[in-house]
Amino acid sequence: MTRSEENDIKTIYHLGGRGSKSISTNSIAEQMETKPSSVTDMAKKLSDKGLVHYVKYQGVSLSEFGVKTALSIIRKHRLWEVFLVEKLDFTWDEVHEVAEQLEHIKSEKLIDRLDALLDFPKYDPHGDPIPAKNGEFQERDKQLLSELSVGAQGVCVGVKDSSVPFLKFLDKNKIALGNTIKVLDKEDFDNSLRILMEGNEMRISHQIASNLFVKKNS
Amino acid sequence: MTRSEENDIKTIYHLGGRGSKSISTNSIAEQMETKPSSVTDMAKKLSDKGLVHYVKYQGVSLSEFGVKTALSIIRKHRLWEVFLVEKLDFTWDEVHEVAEQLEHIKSEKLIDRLDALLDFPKYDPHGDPIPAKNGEFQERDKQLLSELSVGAQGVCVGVKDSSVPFLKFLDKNKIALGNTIKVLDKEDFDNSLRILMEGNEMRISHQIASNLFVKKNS
DNA sequence: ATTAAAATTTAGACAAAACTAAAAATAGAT
DNA sequence: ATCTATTTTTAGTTTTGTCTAAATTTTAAT
Ligand SMILES: [Mn+2]
Ligand SMILES: [Mn+2]
Ligand SMILES: [Mn+2]
Ligand SMILES: [Mn+2]
Repeated sequence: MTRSEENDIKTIYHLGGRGSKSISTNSIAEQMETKPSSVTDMAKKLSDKGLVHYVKYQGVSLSEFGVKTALSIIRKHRLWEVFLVEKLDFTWDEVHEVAEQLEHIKSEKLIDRLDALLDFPKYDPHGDPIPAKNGEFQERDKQLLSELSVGAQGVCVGVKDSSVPFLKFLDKNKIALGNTIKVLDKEDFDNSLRILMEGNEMRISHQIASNLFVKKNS
Repeated sequence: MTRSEENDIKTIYHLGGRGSKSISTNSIAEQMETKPSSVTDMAKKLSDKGLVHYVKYQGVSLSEFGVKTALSIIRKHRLWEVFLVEKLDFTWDEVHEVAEQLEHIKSEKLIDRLDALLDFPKYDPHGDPIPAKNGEFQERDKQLLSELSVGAQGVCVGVKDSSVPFLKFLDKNKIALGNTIKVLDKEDFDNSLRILMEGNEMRISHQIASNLFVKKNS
């Protein structure tokens, strides 16, 4: 697998292209910042290699083998992200770009040993689950903060938007994964929230609340 | 710099192509397991970019900028090798192949933090010096074991041949860097040596002795 | 100084991964 | 059901990195 092929497979996975769901070449192209015609070329190649199902004009979806491959790349990406944060003191907004490179390093031993060094982490710095060697992983029980009702309590466990600006915004406002949270009040007008974050009262916009995942206390 | 360009620069450095010494396209091709015509193409490109001096039919040598670039790649390669051995329990014969990939990862922060994580190592697992961020490094005072005279004592500090078979041979015979060594006797007939290695007497061939670096006790 | 052998470069080809512009198919609106 | 706008594919081009085969230059031997 070349780097381009791996990136393509990963993109299709992230856009949800498994099982019966097909992804349009256009949306893949948009996500990858490339042209639809390039995606068509790639679709043919990956189809020949048995990684995707491709029907002209109908989009692509991952084969079983394609899903396995995608998960192995995602596993590498997320383990490297954990490594960068835990061992090299990167901030969570700095890791993605470097992990995009590291995820393509070919060595099964390397990634398994890295997994062990990091003590077999279940989640990456953004709260996303890390697939095990066999591809298994369970999505955490979580919901968007914006979906919580007034009075509900929980813990921050992930971000939906993991762009650099959003992550930096969260840092600046002392919002971090693991923080406890309680919804005090909801403003009908703009859907902004008044919350208690680690005991500190603050007000956050709907845009923020709808990009922050929370695990509700049972 | 592309991966190919980086590999080319590194090869020229390892073949000694700096200062007034030019390297032939043929020897570069042989080292890189590619064809001389491909090297010629690359020489032109690298010359245009100011990394090498290239005169048709006269071979190539690194410019000052080329040397700096080569040292930065070698720095990365060797730091990753140390990481693999120290943190991921790779053996010294397993690291080179993976480091060949890792050396091309682009992130200054990554490599500087890795350096710190490893406690600023001076030598890689094969005893080769690791250039500092600014490119400076000093070659260790060392000589081939085969050059020691009878009665001389020292410590193993490096290998000249770092091929997998040689490294595995050394492991099998309990010869490791850091071991103390004393030359007991030299056989005129085949230049084999009788030595004391960490107190154990053993006999080693000239071929082995001429690929093992030793620091002589002063 | 010639000349043969070896080294090196040039010319032309190919594959991978991208692109643009044109053609074809699909989907949506009437 | 037709037509138009949008999506998608095709065809042809570009760049990078590689190759082979032919041409050229250098080197070394006579
Ligand atoms: Mn990421
Ligand atoms: Mn992540
Ligand atoms: Mn190495
Ligand atoms: Mn080494």
